[in-house]
Amino acid sequence: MTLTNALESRLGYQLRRASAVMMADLSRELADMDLRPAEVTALLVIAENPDCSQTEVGQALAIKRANMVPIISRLMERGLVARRRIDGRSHALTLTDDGSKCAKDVQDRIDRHEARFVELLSTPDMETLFRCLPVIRTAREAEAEA
Amino acid sequence: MTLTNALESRLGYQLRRASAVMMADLSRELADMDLRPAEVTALLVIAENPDCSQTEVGQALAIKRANMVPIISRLMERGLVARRRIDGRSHALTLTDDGSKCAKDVQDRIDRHEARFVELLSTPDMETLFRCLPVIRTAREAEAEA
DNA sequence: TATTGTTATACTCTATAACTATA
DNA sequence: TATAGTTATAGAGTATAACAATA
Repeated sequence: MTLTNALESRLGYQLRRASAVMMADLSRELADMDLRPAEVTALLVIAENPDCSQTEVGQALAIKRANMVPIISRLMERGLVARRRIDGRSHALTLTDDGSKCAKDVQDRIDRHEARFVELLSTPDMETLFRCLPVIRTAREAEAEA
Repeated sequence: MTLTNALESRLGYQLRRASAVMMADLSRELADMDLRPAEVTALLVIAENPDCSQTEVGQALAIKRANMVPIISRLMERGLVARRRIDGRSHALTLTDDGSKCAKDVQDRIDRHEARFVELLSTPDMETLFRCLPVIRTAREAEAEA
């Protein structure tokens, strides 16, 4: 027997379920790279913003300073990210050559992943989503390390 | 300095960020009840579907059988849910009187929580969201215990 | 004093495999 | 054989508090 679920008419619930489906699909797309979603997002932000700091990456992605530490450590261990001291308390992050190659690979994978979902939606629907979702985000400034 | 982040134009990323904001808001709304989001969603599904089984609740919410165990245990310890054997291997779940009161309280809290976000969106935008989000979910049947 | 990075730690949700006792 | 519930365990992300070094 299939149950009723009034939560289906709730925005937060629908967002969570849809987000979970896309995250699971992304994880599968990245599986053989041995990189987690949080790590690839950091990698891409560093690719776009050479010489940024760890805290800045965290602010861009709503990841707290403390939680950035293992992410950047892992990217450095993997030889994808390098850093040099800036002023004794902060670092400038850049991609290594391997990191740049990896970032391109990641972009291709994300393109494929996104396409699987975006192709199901019309252009006006996509416009609505990209207008509404940021509104939800800024509604409550409850995001990490705001 | 503020960084650029091309992920902002990705559907999966926007869904994740928006979902995280709403989840954080819901957690705050529930904080003094000492119930987690996963527990209240199970509570509500049981309220709607008296005598359902644990596995059915999991299927409705995309929570795996194994992960339902601590959720139901906790709701029973709290005296909110009762169960009786059906056929030796399955149980029928119902709310206790306390559970019904709690479910009503939870509904009110979710109403307030949802209202904070929904009031920022127009009716046609909401219609679009409730049409598109289920499409995303069904795109890949990657959901738990499918 | 405020900031950057860090450590330690706990919590929440999710995932898999394997077991039991039933049916 | 298949199903309902369970156990154990690991992984991923997130949260807080506190610290050192530096600005």
